[in-house]
Amino acid sequence: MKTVLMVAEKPSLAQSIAKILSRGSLSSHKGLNGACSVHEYTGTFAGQPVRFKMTSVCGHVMTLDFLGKYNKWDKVDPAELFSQAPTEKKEANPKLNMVKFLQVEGRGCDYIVLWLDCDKEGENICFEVLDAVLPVMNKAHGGEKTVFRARFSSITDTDICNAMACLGEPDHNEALSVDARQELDLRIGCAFTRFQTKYFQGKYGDLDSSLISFGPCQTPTLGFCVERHDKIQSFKPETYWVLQAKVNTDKDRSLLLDWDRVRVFDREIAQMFLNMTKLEKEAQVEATSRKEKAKQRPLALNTVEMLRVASSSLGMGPQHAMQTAERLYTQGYISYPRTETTHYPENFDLKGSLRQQANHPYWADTVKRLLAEGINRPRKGHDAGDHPPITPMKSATEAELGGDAWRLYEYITRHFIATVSHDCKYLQSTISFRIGPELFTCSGKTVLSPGFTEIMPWQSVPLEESLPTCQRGDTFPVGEVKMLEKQTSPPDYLTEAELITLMEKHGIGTDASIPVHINNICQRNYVTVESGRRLKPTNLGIVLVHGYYKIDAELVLPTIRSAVEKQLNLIAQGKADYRQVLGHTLDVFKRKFHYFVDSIAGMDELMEVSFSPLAATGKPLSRCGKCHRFMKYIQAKPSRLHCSHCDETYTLPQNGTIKLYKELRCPLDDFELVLWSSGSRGKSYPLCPYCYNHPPFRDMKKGMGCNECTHPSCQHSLSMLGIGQCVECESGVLVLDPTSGPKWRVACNKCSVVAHCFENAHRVRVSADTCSVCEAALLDVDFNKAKSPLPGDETQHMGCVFCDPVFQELVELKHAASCHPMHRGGPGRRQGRGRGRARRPPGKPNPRRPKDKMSALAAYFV
DNA sequence: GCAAGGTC
Repeated sequence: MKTVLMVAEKPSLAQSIAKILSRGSLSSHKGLNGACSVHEYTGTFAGQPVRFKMTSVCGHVMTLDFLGKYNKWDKVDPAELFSQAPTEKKEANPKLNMVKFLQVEGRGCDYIVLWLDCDKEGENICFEVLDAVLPVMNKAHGGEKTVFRARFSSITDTDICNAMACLGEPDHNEALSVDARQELDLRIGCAFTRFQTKYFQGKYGDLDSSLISFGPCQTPTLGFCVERHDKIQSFKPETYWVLQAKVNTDKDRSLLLDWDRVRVFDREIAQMFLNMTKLEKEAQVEATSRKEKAKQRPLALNTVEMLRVASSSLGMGPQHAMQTAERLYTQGYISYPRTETTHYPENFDLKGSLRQQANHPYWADTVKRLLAEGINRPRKGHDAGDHPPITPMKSATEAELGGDAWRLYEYITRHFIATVSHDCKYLQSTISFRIGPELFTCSGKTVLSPGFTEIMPWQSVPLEESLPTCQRGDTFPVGEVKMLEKQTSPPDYLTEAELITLMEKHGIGTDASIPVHINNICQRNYVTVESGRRLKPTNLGIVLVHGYYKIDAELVLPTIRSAVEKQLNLIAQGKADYRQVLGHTLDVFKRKFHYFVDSIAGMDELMEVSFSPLAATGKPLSRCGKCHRFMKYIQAKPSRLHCSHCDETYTLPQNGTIKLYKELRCPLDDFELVLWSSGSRGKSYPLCPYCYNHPPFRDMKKGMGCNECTHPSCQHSLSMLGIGQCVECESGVLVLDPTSGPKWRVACNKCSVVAHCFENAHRVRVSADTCSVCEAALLDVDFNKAKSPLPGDETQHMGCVFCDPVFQELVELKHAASCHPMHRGGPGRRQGRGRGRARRPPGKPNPRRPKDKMSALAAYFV
């Protein structure tokens, strides 16, 4: 029997489609990557009985990157990234082993049906799948077609079955347009980002961002926030005047009337109108009207609307809201949360979904009434052909979900119920009055039936006092007419919800990527989230955007994305050649890039105002080995040392504190050592600022401290302080932390393992001798007489931390003796490899090392 | 270390 491989874009879709096509009789198993499942069933295909294997990928299989050597920032001129630097496709998520998985499942299959999402990205993934799978599939005989594309616009029985009945072919042009987008985004984004980052980081010390990034989506996103900031800054309040009239409708009731002219900006004119009206005793009714109006029930919920409400009403950022929604989805509480669609599919079981909520403690009454009286037809929304709108899938309580998950679930459910409720109906009454020559109006709303606002009370029409019944020609006594002086007020910072709307309107990002872009501009320190989730640009964000405006405004305008997309669409429609469009667009941006580089002084002028040059930043910390003057420690990210005399900058490890290390110097370059320490585990090690940036030995890499230095005789080096191989990781060595006393510590120089030992010893030294059993370096430990825990009033002892019985009580490694990795029989120091470099030869596991004991041992360290 | 787009 022949086999048909079918591939969807994500595991959840593979399952739903397989269920539909197999009519529920299928067998499923997990794939080798643990993320994707394979659903098998039998049926007919091309007029013959076949076995179907339905599985999925997880989004893109491949991602685009530069060849490795072009990822070295110091060695590559960013301008090269526009054309010279070659790119390669890499697996998008190596952990998922997607290519291998597809090949295992695809081997020996005869046909393939591609069920990827029906958009350009999906078309592109089709070809990623084919690249992986075609080489291992059975070859077609006699030109028989073996590759098919299913096109569907919703995940419903009819749509899926129709798609299966009229299979087409994947569209190469659409896929190519995505290839072009990927390459453009990569080359343009990386070139600008690297150039800006290197240029400004080399000049300013207080930028407070380790990356000055640029991108066709994130930069316009930031642009929106700064645009609002500029409006606020340039806002000049204007004074205006308003007439306000009161009429008495009853003995002790009065109505406040709004002036039909609303406001005037000239005081004298306002005064003139006031003079003309204030002597009038009576207000005459000119007209009355009563109109029944409706406030529409909401459209079915899509991602972007959910994110807007989450931000504006629930105070949850888009990234957090998406994570919460995804959890609710994987736990079966809501439907798939990434969709653009606001229209329920024809066969959507609205009543069934509603019935699930009929006993919910919060909204049972509303739901039961809707079910009894009949639900309202949802409004016609937009069908993007991706997934149904976001709806609850089962009932859940506050106690069950808790916190933000509950609040989001509650909103989604109330929104769903609202979509099948009736519109809110109210009566709008208006009365217009004439006082002298001037017209005034007053209006009021009365709710006729609350409709959906019952389940969404925050949307309800506010209660207002009802208006008196009257008709044209009636008169009321004027209570008072007064003139109010007011001022126009500036707009406030952009809310996240407004930003999402702007991004959606200008086609910046997608439902899935909008939260990522917003998160990016926060993390890069371009904007901060203020109360009410308003986005306030930082100095850095403002300077960047103003700089682009000055040099080349197109770089920050929202049209930058849409202009490129227009070109890409030509590729997708087969109207333009992929190579030509790519080449042309790259050429345009390459010119822009060179112009930007040449004009960077324009942006720099703005930077100078807000930021301080490296030499003026930070505080003197340690001496430079070249000029022996103090270098300044710049704490702002990325933390580094700067020698203003030599004009050199030395990066330091991030996320920790840096101190001078006893004015000790590196024997290789005379730089003063600094001590890095991390808060959480109390780990610390010395490092030489020069060696950290310029590794002194061939077996060392950039970013290594003295605890990884292979200097044979320096007292701070791994060679002198290393004890033995790490108990957890493969390549690490346990190194004595010479600064850790009196709570002495030994820490791995690669992983997070830390062990505490010899508390209160006043000196611990690593001896040149090694343990005869395990080859670890012996430790020489001195205690004060009063505090010595050693037997028989001894104050000094030398032994192996792993094997010595005296040390067993004093080291948290006390169980280590019989199963320390040193027993594995690897070459030790005797073989001349240097202490701590001892490694187990590959493929020679030690039979004496029981696995469970190793994990028990590991527990002591972490 | 960089983009944006999928998705877990």
